[in-house]
Amino acid sequence: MKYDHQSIEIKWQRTWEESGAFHCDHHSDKPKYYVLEMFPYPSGNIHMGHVRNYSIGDVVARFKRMQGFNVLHPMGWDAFGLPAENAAIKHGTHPAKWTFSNIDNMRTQLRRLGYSYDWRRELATCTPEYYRWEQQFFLRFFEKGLVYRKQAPQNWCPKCHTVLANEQVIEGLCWRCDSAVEQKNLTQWFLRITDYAEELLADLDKLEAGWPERVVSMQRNWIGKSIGAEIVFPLEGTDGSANNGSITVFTTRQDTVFGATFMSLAPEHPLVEQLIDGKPEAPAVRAFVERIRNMDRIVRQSDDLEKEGVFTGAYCVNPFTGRRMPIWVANFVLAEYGTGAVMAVPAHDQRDFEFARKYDLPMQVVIQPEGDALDTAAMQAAWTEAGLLVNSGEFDGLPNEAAKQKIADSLETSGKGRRTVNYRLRDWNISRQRYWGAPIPVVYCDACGVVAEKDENLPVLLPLEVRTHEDGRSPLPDTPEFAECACPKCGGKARRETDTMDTFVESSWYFARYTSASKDDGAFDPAALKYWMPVDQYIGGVEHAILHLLYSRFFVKALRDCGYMDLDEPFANLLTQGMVLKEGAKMSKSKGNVVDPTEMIARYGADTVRLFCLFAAPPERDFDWSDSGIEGSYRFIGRIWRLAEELSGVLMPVKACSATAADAATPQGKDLRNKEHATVRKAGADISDRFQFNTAIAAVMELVNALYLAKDELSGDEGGRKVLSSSVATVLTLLSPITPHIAEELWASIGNAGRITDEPWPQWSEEALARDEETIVVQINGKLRGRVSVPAGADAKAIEAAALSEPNVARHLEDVTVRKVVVIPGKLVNVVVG
RNA sequence: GCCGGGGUGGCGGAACUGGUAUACGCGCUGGUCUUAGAAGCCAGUGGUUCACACCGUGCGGGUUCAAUCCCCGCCCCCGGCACCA
Repeated sequence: MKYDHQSIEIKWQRTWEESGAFHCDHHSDKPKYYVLEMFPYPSGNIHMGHVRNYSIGDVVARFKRMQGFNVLHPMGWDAFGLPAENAAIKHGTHPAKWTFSNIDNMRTQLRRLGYSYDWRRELATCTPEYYRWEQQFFLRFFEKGLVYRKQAPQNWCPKCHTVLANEQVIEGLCWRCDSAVEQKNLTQWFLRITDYAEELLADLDKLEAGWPERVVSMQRNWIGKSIGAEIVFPLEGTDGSANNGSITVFTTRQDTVFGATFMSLAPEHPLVEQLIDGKPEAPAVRAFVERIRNMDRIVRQSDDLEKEGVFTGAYCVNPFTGRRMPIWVANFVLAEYGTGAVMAVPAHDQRDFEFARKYDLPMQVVIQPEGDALDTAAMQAAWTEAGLLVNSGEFDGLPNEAAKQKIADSLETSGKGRRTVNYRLRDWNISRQRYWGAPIPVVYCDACGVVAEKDENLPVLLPLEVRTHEDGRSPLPDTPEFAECACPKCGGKARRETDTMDTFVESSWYFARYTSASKDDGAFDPAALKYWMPVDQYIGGVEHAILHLLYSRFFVKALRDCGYMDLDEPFANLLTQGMVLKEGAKMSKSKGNVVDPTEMIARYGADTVRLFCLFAAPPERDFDWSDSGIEGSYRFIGRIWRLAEELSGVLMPVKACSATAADAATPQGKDLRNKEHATVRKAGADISDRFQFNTAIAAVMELVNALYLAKDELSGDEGGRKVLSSSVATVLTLLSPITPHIAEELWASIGNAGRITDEPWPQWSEEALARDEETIVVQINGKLRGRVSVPAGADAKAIEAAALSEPNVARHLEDVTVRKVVVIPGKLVNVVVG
């Protein structure tokens, strides 16, 4: 019979569906295992990246089920977001309609791949049943001060017509559309992720065991912790007295404070205007500040921008040396980092060094490398390495690391400053000036000000009847039925917040909602949440290393502190899969190198597509789609099909690894059974320990090759047939998580009663792996010269004797002196000659 | 500059704890089957060489009986962070 993948696959998909084969709940005696793949944005069609991601997840889910775990494996839709609005504008449809029709289409495509989801838990984040809980979280955050309003310059994407969080700006460009991001001053809602900076950083240590190192390191970089001190520099008054306010700086190098010879302020520093007031320098400073502020953000932040500054005419005083320090405004000082002011230590900081050379500012060496003497006149660059303190009063002679502590102590006892920690991480701006998102449950009342909605008024429904704007502007402010409302506090006339939430908010908690997706009187069922969380294995693209994965970690901690869950981290283990490329490049419509999964499934079937995605490369690595490669996978499936067909009169309905030593009486039978058990061992280890599906599949291919070579010899007698049947059963069982449809079909055609999906993972046995003879490699001076076969477990002496008498070895040993013989039983002999 | 990952046949990739380098697949070559082809099945396939043998895991050293693997010094590629004080 011909291998008709289409009808076979649809048949089994229907069978699994109708019997609820992959339904699960939290009332179970089995150990739980929660495997999750990052849910897709419903763009309309699945692409190969999804297929790879979800195929990896499905193997893990099915494998763990076979190993006896109670597996939660859900799927849903990250359904709010810009493309829906853009498509709606373009095609004159409604974002909701567009989204739900895409979801229907993609759900069909995923079902056609045979993934073992519990579809009862499916969720779409754009439904009120989902986002109402998000609005509830917002209210709890509001009560706790975890969400607040702030006016500040924000990242504005002119094309998307909305602001972006810092994490969503990649090298100055919008993460979504690559437009250059502009700065815009707006009042926005922020989540206090910085309150959790330390915990987010510290808990990365716990994740090191289960997360890829590079993701952990990317998050560490992003959080960007710097340990240092704040130091207060008093301003010098017009009369020279130090009583006219002060400038606070942040530094990690308080050990160099005696070398601070001038002060650098960011152009945006709030003190600038006060310092120059009435001074002759004022016009020049104002012109400089204006020029810098108007610079393009990307140009301004580029590393080869020349250091420039202007003197303010004002001075402050070094609190340790009493030195009078001119205050400059400098283009390289960032207003948004630290305090926006830098104590300049030109002798020990490269930027300050260049700045001082350019403007002829004084330098003072305060750290001397051991056995050397720095001379400011001769220095070509700042000395930024370790050394001993000089010109630093009571701290002279201390190694600079020790001096950091001593000076920090001194700051604190003298009140000149304090130890402090600075983070690069900024609070998360969650306001978006777009329509297709979750409404922020807040109103603005003339009488009461900013008022949070009441719990009982949730959900604040996103109105579906709106008139969209051609330019992408949100229609919500122009929708009176939505924007005009009653104040929850005084009942008076009020205006609703018309910004919606960043869609990364929805994806920050969906994994927890799956544990009780249909619950309608609360966000989570506590028992289900406690049972299933955390996610044991999370799988997705590395492009979310910071964005989604950092937000989700923060959200879990915030929800924990609001009493929703008792959990510190959402994802115990993370697998970041590589991209699917074509001709070395990312697939894209503009390049015309897109491989359509639907087409591939139509031609080869879901099993072949799944198999190839897993076989082509280990999951972490990028892989290049190859047309001849998928042909190879299709050929392998055909090879199994033909094997079963050819042996149809021979094979018996038996379980994997069921042939006994007595069945395998002949040398061929013994070898095959041995190979069978070795394959089970290797495939199991490759999948469970390392997610190396490619080598697991390679091992099964070897077993199939061995079956082809042994089948004619073995089909002659009862024992041989039993060995063949057992090995075929093993092939099908091991492949069932990878190519489940053909595995089910052949399993049934051999006459087995149940489904292979419900089979346990086979057990290999030591006895079957044991060999009578083993091959020992013989080397002379580390070079391979021959092999000998010895009885299994032979002792070193016997192995050595056999090795030395091997003809080729013996030939090489003529006329040389044997100095030493290294024998590794079971492996090799190395004869050292000289 | 700092942090992380990587460099193995014509190609994708194996090699577990230092012990047969190149498993498995692709491609290629030959055989078989066929009137012929396709498909299938079988065999071969790192380089030099008739062979013996020699060379071979980015480069140069080192440790070891033995190094793709460990150590030292470099080169190149990919990703992240970066005038961050």
